[in-house]
Amino acid sequence: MKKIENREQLNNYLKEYQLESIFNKSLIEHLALYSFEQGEDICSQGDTSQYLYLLVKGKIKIFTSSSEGRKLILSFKTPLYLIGDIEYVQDIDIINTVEAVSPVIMIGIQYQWLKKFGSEYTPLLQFLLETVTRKFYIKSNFLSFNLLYPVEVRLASYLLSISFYDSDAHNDSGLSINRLRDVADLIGTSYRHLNRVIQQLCAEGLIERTKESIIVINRDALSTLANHNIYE
Amino acid sequence: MKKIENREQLNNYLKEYQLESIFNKSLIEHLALYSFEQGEDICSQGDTSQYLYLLVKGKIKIFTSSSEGRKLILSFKTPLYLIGDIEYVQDIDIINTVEAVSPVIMIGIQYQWLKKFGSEYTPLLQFLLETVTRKFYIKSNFLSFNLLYPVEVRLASYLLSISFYDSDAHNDSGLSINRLRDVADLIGTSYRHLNRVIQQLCAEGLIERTKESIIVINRDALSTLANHNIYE
DNA sequence: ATACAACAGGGACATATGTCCTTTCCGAAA
DNA sequence: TTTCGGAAAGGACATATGTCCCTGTTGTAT
Repeated sequence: MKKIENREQLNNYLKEYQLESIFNKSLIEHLALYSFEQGEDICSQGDTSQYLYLLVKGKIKIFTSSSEGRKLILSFKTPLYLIGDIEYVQDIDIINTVEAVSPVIMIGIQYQWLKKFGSEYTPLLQFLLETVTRKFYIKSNFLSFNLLYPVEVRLASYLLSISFYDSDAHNDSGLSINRLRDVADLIGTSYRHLNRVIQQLCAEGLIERTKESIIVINRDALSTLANHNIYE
Repeated sequence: MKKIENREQLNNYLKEYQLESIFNKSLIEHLALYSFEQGEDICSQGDTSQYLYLLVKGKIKIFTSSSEGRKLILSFKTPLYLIGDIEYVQDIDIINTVEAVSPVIMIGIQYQWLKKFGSEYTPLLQFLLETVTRKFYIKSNFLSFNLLYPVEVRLASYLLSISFYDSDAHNDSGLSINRLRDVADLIGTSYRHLNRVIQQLCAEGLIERTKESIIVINRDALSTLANHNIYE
């Protein structure tokens, strides 16, 4: 991580994401920009947490690992995204590892300044409350969905979600399709089994596999299989 | 659900749980007590949400159901516990079903009063933020744990958690052991498979099964099997 | 052109788990 | 005491999934 000494750039991000009203003057003075290289960890599970971060540029991957090395990707995120909120309020160690998937820029502020200047500042409290409740809702749906449905349904849902995005902004979706190991970690299965299910969906004519991508052929059937659920 | 017209009883609960400072005068005027019978639904998944509730007496069960009728129990809760917070802030329908496991008493307030008198009241915002972040942390750990570990590990963890409690307050734990169907729903497996795993743990000498309970024999081995994780 | 390493996909086998149905036991009612 | 219904447990079978390892392909270096 590298601190960016560029107050103007920081102010531009505050303006771009309309964050000026969330932080009061005393807080804004302690905001700073930080950059992370692709592949770098922003936070590591189990470490002491000290910063509240706001992702303002790039893409990150959030995941958790079990003591057996089993890895569960919780999500990929792009701006605007808040990191360290739960840890700040609960005063606990970092819950999940956050890794930069591309070069990343964050606005960061140390917890001590939040405690000093922010704990009774209504706009910040409202912003945190709104953000945390939305994350709660999305994450609990994601994890419940993974628990309640077989891999076939989860994969269908995932494929729908990325092809839905791809019709808008080409390949700026949650995950490039040719990193199937990440897809396996995201939907909570082994790489081997993911390939089985992909093969089966190809055999059923719902999707087609090319060298570097998977094409949705029968969107309606896939949607039915996915129970009309879409990964967010 | 039945409204309890007893202002003194309400004030007693506010005092008992030190809630008077969380709600301002205008909010307290709109608080009310409600009672629910055992087995009654307090909220139903998918319904419109209108009330923020605080559980002040009894025990509840929170669960979600899939469209195939698969049921996942998220937790059992006793006082003090907040319901409807995510739905209030996000303005969405009820996420999970909440059912009274025993006769239950709740403090309730309609969202309209919260919006009118509470959305800028710092103590309430702080209380909501603190509560929501704690729930987020506990629930995401619970669901991740269910996803990352096999049933054997999850059952071991569950048995440790209830026997840990039972050494304190007899049978006031999350679940009475002889409703194994609920245990199956809580740890996310079928009733059949749960019985297999119980049988196997008995054969290995870690637990012993009697007519109405399961006794932990080898607590250390169970703890090792559970990866030193305990269901909260 | 060749060699080697890394990556991707699949075979074989095993285990975990779900589904369906049967048997046994227990409690309540007649 | 007998009967019946419900609940609990397990047998049998099938499917879902994980693990391990092998084969083939591709890209890079010599």
